[in-house]
Amino acid sequence: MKVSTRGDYASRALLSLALHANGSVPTSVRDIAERTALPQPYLEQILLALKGAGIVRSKRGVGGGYVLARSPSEITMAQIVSAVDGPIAAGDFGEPHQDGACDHEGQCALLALWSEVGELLRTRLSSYTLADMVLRASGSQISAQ
Amino acid sequence: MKVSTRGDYASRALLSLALHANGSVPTSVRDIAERTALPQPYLEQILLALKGAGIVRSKRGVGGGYVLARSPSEITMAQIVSAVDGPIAAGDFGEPHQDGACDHEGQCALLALWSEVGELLRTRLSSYTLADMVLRASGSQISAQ
DNA sequence: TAAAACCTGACTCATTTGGTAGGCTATTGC
DNA sequence: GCAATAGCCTACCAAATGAGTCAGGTTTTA
Repeated sequence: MKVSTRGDYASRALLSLALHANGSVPTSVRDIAERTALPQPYLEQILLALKGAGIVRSKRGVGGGYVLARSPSEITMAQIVSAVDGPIAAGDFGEPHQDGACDHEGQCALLALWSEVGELLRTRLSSYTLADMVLRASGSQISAQ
Repeated sequence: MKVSTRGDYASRALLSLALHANGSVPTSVRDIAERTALPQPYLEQILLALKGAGIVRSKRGVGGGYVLARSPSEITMAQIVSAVDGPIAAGDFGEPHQDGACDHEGQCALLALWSEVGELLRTRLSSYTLADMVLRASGSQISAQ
């Protein structure tokens, strides 16, 4: 699957939004970039992708910015990563062909393995929500919205 | 980590060696390429990397070729993949800094997550050996050449 | 001694990654 | 209604990676 910087940056940005959650008052890209020390124009693209995936909502104009579209406990790390880095998988060979034979020896067994590993990744990343990360990040303090 | 074609090809080649194990009679690259339908010159590089990692041994000259360096039950999928695709990790940001604080909010928590996921991958891929794959491969279908 | 096999390194060609630049459009405060 | 703010969109770019190919060694051994 390979989490690229996009996946990491997206997580950092959303985590920042969750940490400073303030009702439905949007946070500007500039503020997020400042708090996370990420390059602003790049972050803009990433937030756009997150918006496309329905993870975040935006408001334009003065006083605009981004807000989480759902509560942090309803946003999984898997959703974040796959929104910006594409589907979570171990590699991108096709699916194991079930119907009968493989083209070549052992191929099917390996495809099944890669597929299984991808599933494992997906499951694990789905088991963590943004809320969990907020807890981890702030240690003991709970900053719910 | 992203298993590239190299990881898949390396596995296919070694699986082929394991399936046609014949004492210590080496198999030539050409034969392996033929059986697995992989591009021969590319496969040559991959086998070289596997040799460098000590997974395979080679014999030169007429009648030369490659042999597994150990029994299939002592070769894990993690060893194969990391030999040709580099260390198994979820992404390549640094290690989580333990000693006190992160540079920016939440960063540490995320680094810890990526690291944990990488560990999960490594563990799972280490739990399968070539011998397991041989079983899987010959269990599901006829291994014709 | 020459064929079979391994080894080395450079080269290509396409795609992805990690950005930057710049203009457009919607919203709001005055 | 005008300008400032702030998101939106398109393009571009350089470097790295991925997936191979190719040419030319060197070593071994029948």
